[in-house]
Amino acid sequence: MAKRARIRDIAEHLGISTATVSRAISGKGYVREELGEKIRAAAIELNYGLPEDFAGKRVLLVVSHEAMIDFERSQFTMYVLEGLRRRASERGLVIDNHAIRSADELDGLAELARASDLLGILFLTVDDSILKPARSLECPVVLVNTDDPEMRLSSVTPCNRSAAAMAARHLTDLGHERIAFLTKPGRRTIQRRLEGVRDALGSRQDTMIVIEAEDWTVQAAQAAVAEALADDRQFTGIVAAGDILAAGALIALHAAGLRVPEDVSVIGIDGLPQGAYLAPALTTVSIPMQAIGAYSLDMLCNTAQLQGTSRNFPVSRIELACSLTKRNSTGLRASRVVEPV
Amino acid sequence: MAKRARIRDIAEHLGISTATVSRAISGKGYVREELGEKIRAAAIELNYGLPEDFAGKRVLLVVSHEAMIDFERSQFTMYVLEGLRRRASERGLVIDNHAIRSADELDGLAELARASDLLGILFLTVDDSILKPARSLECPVVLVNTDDPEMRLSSVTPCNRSAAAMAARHLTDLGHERIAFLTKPGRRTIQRRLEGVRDALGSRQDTMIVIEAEDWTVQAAQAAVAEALADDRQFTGIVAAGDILAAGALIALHAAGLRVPEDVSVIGIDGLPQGAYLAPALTTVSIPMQAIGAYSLDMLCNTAQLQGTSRNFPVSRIELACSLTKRNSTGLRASRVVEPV
DNA sequence: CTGAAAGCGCTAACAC
DNA sequence: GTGTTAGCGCTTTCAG
Repeated sequence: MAKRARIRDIAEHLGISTATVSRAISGKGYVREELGEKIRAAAIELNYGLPEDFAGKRVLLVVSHEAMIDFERSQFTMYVLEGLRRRASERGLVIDNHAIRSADELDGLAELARASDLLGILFLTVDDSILKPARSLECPVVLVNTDDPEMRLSSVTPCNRSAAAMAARHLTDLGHERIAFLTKPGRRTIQRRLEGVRDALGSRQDTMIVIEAEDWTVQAAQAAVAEALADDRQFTGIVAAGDILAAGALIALHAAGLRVPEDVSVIGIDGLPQGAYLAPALTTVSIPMQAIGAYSLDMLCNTAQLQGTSRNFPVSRIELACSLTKRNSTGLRASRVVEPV
Repeated sequence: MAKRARIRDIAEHLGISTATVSRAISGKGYVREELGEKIRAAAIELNYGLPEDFAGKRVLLVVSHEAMIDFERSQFTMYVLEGLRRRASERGLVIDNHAIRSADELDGLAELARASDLLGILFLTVDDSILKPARSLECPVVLVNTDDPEMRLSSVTPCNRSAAAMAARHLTDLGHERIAFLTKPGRRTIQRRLEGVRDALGSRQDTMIVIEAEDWTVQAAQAAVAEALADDRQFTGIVAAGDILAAGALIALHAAGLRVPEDVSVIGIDGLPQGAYLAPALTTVSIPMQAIGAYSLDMLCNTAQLQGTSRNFPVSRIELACSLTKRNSTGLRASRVVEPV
């Protein structure tokens, strides 16, 4: 493990004095703007100024077996992992992977949790059955992309509810009044997205229809939307609970001879990069996936740092904001006039 | 403003060397256990080792006029303030109070926000009308005890939803099946508590009844519960959306000749200290009020620290866990047999 | 285990 | 603006 970067390393790297670097980074005192930029860039590149060092400590990353083998469903997970890994390498932490098939397999964890070089355990996108065993672990624990409804474990998640609200509001701002929520019910995460759509629709939510796919796949979503169209259900905009479902919706609409966005607008949630290559390019609400990974490590470190201290780090839940990625699948409600039923 | 405590101050204070203090605090190297304790105690007492210092900077605390003048409604707010003030003094920050009556009065704030000695602005328990002007402020902003549904402003709140779920689950664990949620609809906070009760009740939520008080006062709650009893609405447990409402429920039940907890159990949410002096002492879900105040200052500092830096602090929402304070107003469902309607 | 002293990383003061 | 240098606060080393 390379030593942590010092202010002097940056100075030598750029052939300038440490004082200048100090000024540039702290923002106090005069530094030429251009030089300051260069210094800050180098500081980031060299991983300067990271918090407490836990270098060499291990972090156990528990993922459900299911989340790893099913690539289509797990792309989201992969991006979270990417952010997690990057932050881990910045902090000099070692990530130990540990895939589990079911809650039973957690038994061995209690022992591992006591290892002295273990910083803590991260549970990534696991389901509720592991909450109970996880709560009784003796080391710091953080849930990533799930939360504990009883708030006995800390967690880092996107703000699913406001992400979905943002998606729905985008459509209503474009004049859409009859909105379909395309989903595959299941995890709490998805339930929160439904709540978000309801929040945004407010009093108009009785005009909302819910289209349920059989599975979290493009094919299932396509089938569900095709069926909704065949049943002549009325909507001019679709909020899909995930980009993958949105992709299915695009296909079904195209097959039915409907144009996107002229006839129907479609917006996804997740912000997977391939959305940009769909036809039309998918408007979506992007979740800061790498940031979620990075933050969960930070939270684990904070918890570990205060553990044993008089003031413990309280159990807390942190939700990160999402942002609208406007592409071409949404537009003003216009052509496809919908009659009230 | 006294200078921040240094390791040397602690050493002199105890008449020992700085090296020993260093070892005791970092936990590396040998220090006599007893001496180590003494050193750590002194460190806390002298406020040693607080994060970055913003000593002397001002924090603008905006509270709604309403929240300050109505003592009964604002006790909660006062405790949050207490935690806020304590942390501010630890960090050497100056809190400037600024009461507003309505969103219009925010106009002047834009100017104040640019003052160079201003660290940022905290909005405490304000209502949604101020969100819009607050979002366009140029300085770091954190909402305390409210959140931004659009997630454009960071916030620190209790986890109202899981707090309410915890309250309801406490009753169901005691065998209660017909539960009344006593509330005064209004702020989003309270809506979340309703959702929490629903979460906990799950499939049984159709047996839940909602009792709405006219106002967030003991009297209004008392009247509402009295009316529910007169209407012969069936319940053996009451989850009150706030301790103040719970106090009203206790009075109404007593007046109707019902015993608590033998006939009806009552649980509050908030954890106001006077709950202990009600008859019977109120079981409640305690919200870490001081911690909320302290954390919001921390979040403001984090945001301020990274502002202007290449990596901005992302907009995030932090929710703190609540805990059950078991007193005497809840018990096993027993005496008061309720027939299905 | 503890203290003295050397060393490290950063900032502040000052010169140009 | 930038480098030199002094100085501060903390940790590490080493002797006892």
